[in-house]
Amino acid sequence: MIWNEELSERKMQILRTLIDDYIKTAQPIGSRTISRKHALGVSSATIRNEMADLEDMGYISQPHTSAGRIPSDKGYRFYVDHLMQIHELQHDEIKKIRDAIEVKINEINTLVHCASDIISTFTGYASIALPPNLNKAILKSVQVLSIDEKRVLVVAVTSGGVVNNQVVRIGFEPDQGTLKILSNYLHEKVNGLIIGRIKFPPVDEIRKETGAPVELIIAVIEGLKQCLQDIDESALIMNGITNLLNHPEFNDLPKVKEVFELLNDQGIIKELLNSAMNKEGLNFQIGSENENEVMRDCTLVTTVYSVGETELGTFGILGPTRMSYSRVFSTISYIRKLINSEILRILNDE
Amino acid sequence: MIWNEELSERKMQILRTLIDDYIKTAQPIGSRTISRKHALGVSSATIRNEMADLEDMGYISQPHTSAGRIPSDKGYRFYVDHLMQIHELQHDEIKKIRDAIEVKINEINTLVHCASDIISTFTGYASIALPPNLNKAILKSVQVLSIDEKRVLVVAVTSGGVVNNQVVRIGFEPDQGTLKILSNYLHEKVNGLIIGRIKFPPVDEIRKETGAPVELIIAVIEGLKQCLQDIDESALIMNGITNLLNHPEFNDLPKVKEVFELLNDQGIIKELLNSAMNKEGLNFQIGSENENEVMRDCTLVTTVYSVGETELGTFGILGPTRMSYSRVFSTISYIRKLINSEILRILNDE
DNA sequence: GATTAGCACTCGATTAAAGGGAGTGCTAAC
DNA sequence: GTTAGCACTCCCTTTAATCGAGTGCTAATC
Repeated sequence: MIWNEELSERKMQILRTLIDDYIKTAQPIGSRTISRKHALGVSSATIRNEMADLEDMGYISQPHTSAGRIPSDKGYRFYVDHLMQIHELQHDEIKKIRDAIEVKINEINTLVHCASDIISTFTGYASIALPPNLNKAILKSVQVLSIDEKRVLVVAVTSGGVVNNQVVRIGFEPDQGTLKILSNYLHEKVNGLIIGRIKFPPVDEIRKETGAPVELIIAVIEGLKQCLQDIDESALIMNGITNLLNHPEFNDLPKVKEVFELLNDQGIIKELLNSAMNKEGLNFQIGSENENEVMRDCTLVTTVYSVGETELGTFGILGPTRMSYSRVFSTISYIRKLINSEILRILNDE
Repeated sequence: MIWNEELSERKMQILRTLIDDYIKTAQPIGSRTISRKHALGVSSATIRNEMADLEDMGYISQPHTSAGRIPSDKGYRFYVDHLMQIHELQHDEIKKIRDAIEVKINEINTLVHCASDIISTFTGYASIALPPNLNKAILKSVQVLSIDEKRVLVVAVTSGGVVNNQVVRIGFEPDQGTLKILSNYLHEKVNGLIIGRIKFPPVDEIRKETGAPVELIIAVIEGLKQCLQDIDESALIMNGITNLLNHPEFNDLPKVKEVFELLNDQGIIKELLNSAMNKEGLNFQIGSENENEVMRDCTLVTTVYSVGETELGTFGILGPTRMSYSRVFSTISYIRKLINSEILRILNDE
């Protein structure tokens, strides 16, 4: 156990026991309960004194006089940083996760969806994720093909292996040859560029170079832009929101409403997840550490998935502050590792 | 007003007033309330007698002695079939809906998503929809194209205008010529067939005909099957589930949990929606008319969207039985019309 | 000085009783 | 057939009483 200048060994043990217990039972923990579970063999009165100290220091608090203690956000923070004991996942659990994710997924978007789903069912909390951010990625290939008399399909592939496509409609049947020329032209022009910085040539120039009709060019460029749209506009991935209802802290309808409405606001959630970018490892935002008032009783655990050094997106778990941190830690860590290696597999070390 | 052998004109007026009022207030309605709102000029005692009759006939009921009356499911049914007065949407409302849906959407799946979203925000209930059912559609075009060293994209277009695609991964870089040949071959083989009945030629035969490597053929066929997968496996569209929390009938947490869990079970919901297929116009399933016990306090309003004679999918609204039927009616009717015409526009009368 | 037993005290949670009020059904008069 | 009047019912809210888990403090003990 890590030594701390403020807390004695015993205080830390008490704090850990209390938090472990509270996470299990969701009930305030009294001194007697701790003294029983605590092999140290001190009486409840001693524990009481220690607990009074811990409360003074802000690690725990009382819902009201004559109730036991519950951890404060500061307490959880200390627990997460120093006290909690990580149990590795069981073999059968690992197998379950692998079976769910290591199916034949060949596209990163789908992979993240799938992972998000598994996270929520596996932990019993809500899972949220950002799809791969295209802005920093490199555009690898553009193709334009006709799908019927009036529509063409624009396909964009990024270096990160994300495949997006968009149907665009034009008022006439495009000539196959022209389409091919336009497709090649666009590919040559933007291939290899960082997506966020792509500037398309003026329509007029494209027309001159390719001989394609203006209407077609405008439509295709528009479709391509849609494919490459920034993360701000792409859909957020969410799973298992209703799981939250199974936890006693969400037995309060107004609160449920509040949180659900917050979750409906994609903008806010994306910002939350985005702020986790550039942070290494797992990022815990516990209770009041969240800026948003509505999240004061929630903890958001996030981490980044990436291909090599390039961060692609974020995923994480949302649950009550009284969350099974140790289990969340091992689950997220494992899935993060798995996602990253799956992405590499999809891209085949390219 | 339609004459009914069981109910006198006055009883119907009373029933209508009662239901209109109850839909607005969510409170049991007493005889005095009705006699005041009712210009007919009969006393509350008379209304009381009539109400006693209506209760005997099963149209209304009392939550308990000494409370007012609330409509029974039978009452709502009669209301929907005979009593409710449809108010056409206001011009500004119509404008709002058109603005939201008539954006440049060129693909039916996206259109349905968008419509579902508008329905839920516009009505304040939950919206659910089935994406276009491919099983009965005709496959119009198949294309296979390479997107990077190890992956190819399979694109399928149906006569209904739905475009699906799937990334498949193979262990080597495919030869462009071979890909083109395979693409053309598959297109020739399945183009024009009803999707549900497509049988692909044996791999061996394809290999002989196209000279493509077995691994590539297997992967592409698999991807194509994914594109054409049955509705059973395609994702359900849902929006505004949390809207339900705004209605007093969902002030009961166990019930909320129950309903939300039901909604999480895609299989059940799909079946519900599917059963609405082949029914003309708007289909109301009121309270206990729903087979599922959990839905006993909900009403599901569904309708079909189609291209010409071919039904593509279903969409609808889920809300409490005490739902604003008249508003739901006009909204859904209008959006249905709009979707159908938008689909035609996308397909441009083909 | 640290620990512990003992005990009065606090305060939420649960249960019980009482009062208020909305709405009914019935009866008798119109 | 309609209506005024009235006793009655039953939910809802408020108030009071009781219970009990857990605390803080004090004084004795190690």
